[in-house]
Amino acid sequence: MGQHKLSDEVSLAVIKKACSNCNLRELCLPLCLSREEMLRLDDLVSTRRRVRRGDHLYRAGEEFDAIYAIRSGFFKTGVLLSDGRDQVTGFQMAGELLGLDGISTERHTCNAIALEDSEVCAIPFSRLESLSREIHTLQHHFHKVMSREIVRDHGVMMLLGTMRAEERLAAFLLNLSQRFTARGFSPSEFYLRMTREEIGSYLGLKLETVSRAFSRFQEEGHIAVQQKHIRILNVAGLKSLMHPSH
Amino acid sequence: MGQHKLSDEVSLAVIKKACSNCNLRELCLPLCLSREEMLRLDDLVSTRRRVRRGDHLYRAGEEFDAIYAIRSGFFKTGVLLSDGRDQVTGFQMAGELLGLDGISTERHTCNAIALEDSEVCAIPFSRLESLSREIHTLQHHFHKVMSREIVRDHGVMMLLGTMRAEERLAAFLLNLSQRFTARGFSPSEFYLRMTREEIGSYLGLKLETVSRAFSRFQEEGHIAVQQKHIRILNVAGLKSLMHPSH
DNA sequence: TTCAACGATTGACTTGGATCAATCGATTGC
DNA sequence: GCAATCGATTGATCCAAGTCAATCGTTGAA
Repeated sequence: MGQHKLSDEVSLAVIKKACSNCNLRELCLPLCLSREEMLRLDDLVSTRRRVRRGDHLYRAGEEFDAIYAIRSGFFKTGVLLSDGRDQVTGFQMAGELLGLDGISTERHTCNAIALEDSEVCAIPFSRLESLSREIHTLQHHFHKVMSREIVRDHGVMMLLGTMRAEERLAAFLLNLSQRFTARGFSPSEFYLRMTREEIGSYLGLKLETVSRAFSRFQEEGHIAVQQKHIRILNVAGLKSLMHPSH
Repeated sequence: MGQHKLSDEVSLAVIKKACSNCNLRELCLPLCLSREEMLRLDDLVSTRRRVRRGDHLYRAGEEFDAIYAIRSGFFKTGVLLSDGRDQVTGFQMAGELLGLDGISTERHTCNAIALEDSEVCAIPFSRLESLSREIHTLQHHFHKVMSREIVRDHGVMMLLGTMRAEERLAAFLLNLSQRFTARGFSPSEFYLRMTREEIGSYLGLKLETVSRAFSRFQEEGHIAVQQKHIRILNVAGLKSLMHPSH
């Protein structure tokens, strides 16, 4: 009886670990896979890793052998220039993939740091390649994910190249809101996991400029800010800030 | 005899078209493939397309079904916002791939315009996926190419996010020089195919700023500029401009 | 509970690059 | 060959965001 109970617990743990049982499967790599295909993916995604707030998931220059799916938590990726300048290249949340940049040189080209205690699924890349040679749907979906990353980066280039400070921050907040929504969280109320400085680095602004823009948005009634807690009061207002007529 | 001659000419034309005979194969998709594998790629890359200077290879919103390898010529890609702002997202030269951004949504997300009379090889994407299910090397190399695009975009984000005007232009010139070198052209002397405005859009600057930076570089003896003709006189000098001590 | 460290806010001032404008030089179409 | 058009250069001025600095609020460790 005790034996039975133990084995129940073990299989429960296994089930909990599997992609096929993950509540992020509609956002993550398993998207569009059949039940049977997903079970094969489960084998691949065997190792979980916990990353504490502030710790690196990987560092630029380290050998690349796996990509990571975020199961819970929040990350930032960034590159550091020799002269000390650094640039946050992205913020990633549950259901998103990390490490795609490492494929090109077989070394990670950026740092990935957890902004809160997080858990990731490691996906050994060579095994992902083998499996996607067998499962068309997985192959195609993986290509789409990589391509989406390129499109996302073009969006950031657009933002950095053509937008002014307040437009950038409005775009940033709307993007976060939309991603939280897709994960079943409130579109209008959330905690920022990153500092003003990190937001500024991502948006190509100084932290003071970010802070002033937040204050301005608040004065104008578009949002309510209290430190890292954000409430969006007027989505349309924020959207209009992105396309100023002046 | 006449018959024989004709058939010779036809097969010559076929050979000329093939990847296996393309002098860009060391830069392009066929990289690392065996002789036999390359012959299979030849079947795939059947259609060539000429694109005249100023013409679109594809437009944002069009259906995506193929990626393009540039055989000769020069392209720019860019996105256009509803309010008229547009952003050049890249310049592509012979041996580079175009259209990877379209995979994600099955529609092209940017415009690709030839900056000089060009020729491209169309690679039907679904057939590339089938073939790369069979040829590991092709699959892996294609993943590397996509990943390299992501890394490149992160470099541009770094540039737009942290560099000042003259650093951006210096980085741009050094990048062009390096890519021309890889193609067997002079590292120190080349013609720009794009206008000051297009350079400015790519670098997040106004055309006047680009022009002034060129003039400054010339005054300081780093380069010689005459319209679109550039000679780099002092590579080390340009590099030092990228990491100013101040 | 207190203090130290860190992040955020706000103010005063400076500046790099944008904007507006005039001119010049090169293509290109007639 | 000549005007017309387009791209590049240069100058004068302006402003958005950066810089420097002081203060405040939170958080977390002793």
